[in-house]
Amino acid sequence: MAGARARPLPFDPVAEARGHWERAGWAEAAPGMAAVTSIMRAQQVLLARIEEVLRPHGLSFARYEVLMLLSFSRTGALPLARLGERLQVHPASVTNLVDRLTAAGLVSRVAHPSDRRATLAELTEAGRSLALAATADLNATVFAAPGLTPDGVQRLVEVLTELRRDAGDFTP
Amino acid sequence: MAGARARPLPFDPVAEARGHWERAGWAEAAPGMAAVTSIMRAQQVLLARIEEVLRPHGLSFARYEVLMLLSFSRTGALPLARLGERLQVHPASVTNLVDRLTAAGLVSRVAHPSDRRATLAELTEAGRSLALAATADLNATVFAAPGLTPDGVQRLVEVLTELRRDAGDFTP
DNA sequence: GGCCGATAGTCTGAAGTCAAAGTATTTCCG
DNA sequence: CGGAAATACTTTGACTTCAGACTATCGGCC
Repeated sequence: MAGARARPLPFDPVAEARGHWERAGWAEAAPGMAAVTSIMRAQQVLLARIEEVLRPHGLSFARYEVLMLLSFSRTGALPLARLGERLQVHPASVTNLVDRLTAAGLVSRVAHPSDRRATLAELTEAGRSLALAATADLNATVFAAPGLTPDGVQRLVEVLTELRRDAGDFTP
Repeated sequence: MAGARARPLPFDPVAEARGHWERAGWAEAAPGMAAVTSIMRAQQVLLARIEEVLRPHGLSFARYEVLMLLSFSRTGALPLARLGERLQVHPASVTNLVDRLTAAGLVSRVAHPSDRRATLAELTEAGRSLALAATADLNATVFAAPGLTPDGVQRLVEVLTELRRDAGDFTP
């Protein structure tokens, strides 16, 4: 899923797109287009950095997210449907993800105690320690220095929280 | 590629993750983690909205981006390698994308006038008018109202431009 | 008790992506 | 000039994702 470009572009593609939008007569949509495009490109750049750090651990970002979600849960186990809701992942993709994590010995399937429709994904010891190691790596290489000032980080989170709330990511 | 969740979560997943990070003793990485996670989730939400608007036009976001890039080029045609660089897409994916767009009659392959290694993707009339129609739709439904105040939009673009520059998306 | 709609998970097929290898062509440089 | 390295694109195979269909189970309601 990560992008493939190695070299930086010699100009800001977002600024260029905004200029095209304005010259095409779509000025009132240009700022929103620039915002959306900025998010898209920033996400690709960050995802590429993250996947690069996780690859030596044998994890993709999606698999890492599953491990972290389980490690923060009270019992280290969650129904597959909960994973899908939290991570914005299709049910069929959850099945596949848990299949792979199970094959890698990081997670095991456990019957739900009271609902025979449901299956729990439960973190193994190997899964828990791999999640810790990968997190230490990510914290050091990406999260501690995301390429912004502390003030910039705060403003970014504030604005994106507003956007996500309005877009229906969560209800306050 | 779009996410699959229909209903909003009853809490902000980014704020929750930040709390987990702080309680785990990773306080210095917590703000960066929150920023990165915010971008990831915002991207998924926006991509889902965009793909929903584009689906009736028979386009994915990636295909739409190709059409727009061609429509803004001087001659309406670009070498495939240019498309890949600009859109952060793997060369093999560009081949696949252009195959599909060609099959849909939106683009045609043309020999490069001077470099016999290269192939140009050239917008057809159908491709140009579809790009215009899809853009009108996107402008009205997503870009004109991305879920932020005008001030928020501006701050977002500013901060993300800084992040992208530092992360190597472009060189000023 | 028994039916009906909702929910949980899986399976299948289509689409898209990436890495690696292969072919053709161009460019650099001795 | 001529060969090595770089570049442009395609092909192949593995992996991931999604939509849609299917089975099993649960819960509410008559």
